[in-house]
Amino acid sequence: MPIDTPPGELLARSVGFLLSKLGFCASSGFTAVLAPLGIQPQHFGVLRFVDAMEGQSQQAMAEALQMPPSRIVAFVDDLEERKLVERRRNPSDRRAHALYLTAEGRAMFERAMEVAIEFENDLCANLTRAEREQLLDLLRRLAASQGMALGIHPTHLAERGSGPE
Amino acid sequence: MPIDTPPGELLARSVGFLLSKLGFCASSGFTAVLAPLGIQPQHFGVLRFVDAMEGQSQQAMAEALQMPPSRIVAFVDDLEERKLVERRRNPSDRRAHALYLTAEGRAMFERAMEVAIEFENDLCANLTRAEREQLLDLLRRLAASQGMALGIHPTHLAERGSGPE
DNA sequence: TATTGTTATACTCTATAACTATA
DNA sequence: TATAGTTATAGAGTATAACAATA
Repeated sequence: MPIDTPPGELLARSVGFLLSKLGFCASSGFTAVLAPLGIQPQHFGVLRFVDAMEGQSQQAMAEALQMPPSRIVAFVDDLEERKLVERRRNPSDRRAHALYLTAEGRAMFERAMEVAIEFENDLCANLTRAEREQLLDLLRRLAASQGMALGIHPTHLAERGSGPE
Repeated sequence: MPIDTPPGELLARSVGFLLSKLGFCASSGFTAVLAPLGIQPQHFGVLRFVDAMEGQSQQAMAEALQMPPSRIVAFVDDLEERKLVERRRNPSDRRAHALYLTAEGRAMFERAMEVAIEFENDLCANLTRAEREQLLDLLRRLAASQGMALGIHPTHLAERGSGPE
C-alpha cells in the first residue's frame, strides 16, 4: 500500500510526520496547561503513581514508570518540598522509602486531572464524538502494533529524537 | 463532550497521551531507520529544503524551517563535510551562501525518501487503506485546528516537553 | 548601520556510575 | 555481597548572543 504523492506534498500526507508533530504539540501543550499549577507532566505521573499505589517504594515506581531511580529522586524531591508527597521510612526495611500523598497532594492530583481532561477536550474540540472515538481506536491500534506499554510514556525509555522532517 | 472514565483507564483513552507516545515512537523510529544512511531527520529536512529550493541562502532556510541560523550552520557543516551539499558564494552578495545538492546529495535524498516511505508503510501496516486515509484525515484536521505550519516540524519552534504522563 | 553566516557560551535534560546506609 | 536511595559527573542538544565579513 505505497504512498506515491510528490515529495512536497508527502509530509502533510504522512502519518508518521503528523504523529510526530501532533505528539510534540500535545506534549508541550500539556506542559503549558499544567504550568499554572506549578508542576510538570512528570510530576503528574508521579502523583498518579502514588495515588494508585500508595506505600510503594521509589524502586517500585522506577520500574513501573520505567525511569532510572535517579530521576525519580529529583521529582519526588520537588513534590516533597512542596508537601504534596511524603517519604516515610519503612520499619521492616529501613533502606526503602514508602511514598504517600498528602491531602494537598491529593487535591493537586485531582486538579491536574481536571486540567488534563479539559486539555483533552480542547484538543479534540473540532471532532464529533464519533470521530473522536474513531481516532482513539485507530491510535490505540497503532500503539498496540508498535508494542507500547499502556500507561507509560516512552520518553522514559529512550532518548527523544527530533522526528521526521 | 467530557471523558469520564476511571483515572487508571484514562490515559489509554486519551488522544493527547496517545499522540504524545506515538509521536515519540514515530520520531525515534524514523531516526533509527535513517541511521544506516548516516544522517538524522534534521539532515533529511535540510536535504529536502535544498532539493526543493536550490540556490537559496542559509538565512532563507532558517526562515523556511523556522530554525535559528546557528543550527542550520551545524547541519549544513555535516552535510558539506560528507559532500552531499555545496556552499557557493553568491557573487552579487558575498555575505550569503547559496546551497546546492551534489549528485551524491541527490542520491542520498532519494534513498532517504524511500526509507521514509517504507517506514510510513510499516507504521501503518495494520491499517486498511481506508483506515489509513481516515486516520490521515483526522490527524490533518487536528493539526489544522492546532494552527500548525504544514511542512515544518515544531521541534524547531520550542523546547521539547516530555508529554502527558 | 544592518545583514549573513559563524563561533562561543551557557543552560537544560538526561543517563551513568560512584557512594551511603541498610540488609 | 546485594539492594534502596542519593549525589556527582559528564554528555547531548539547544538557544542566545557576541563576532567577522560584507553590504
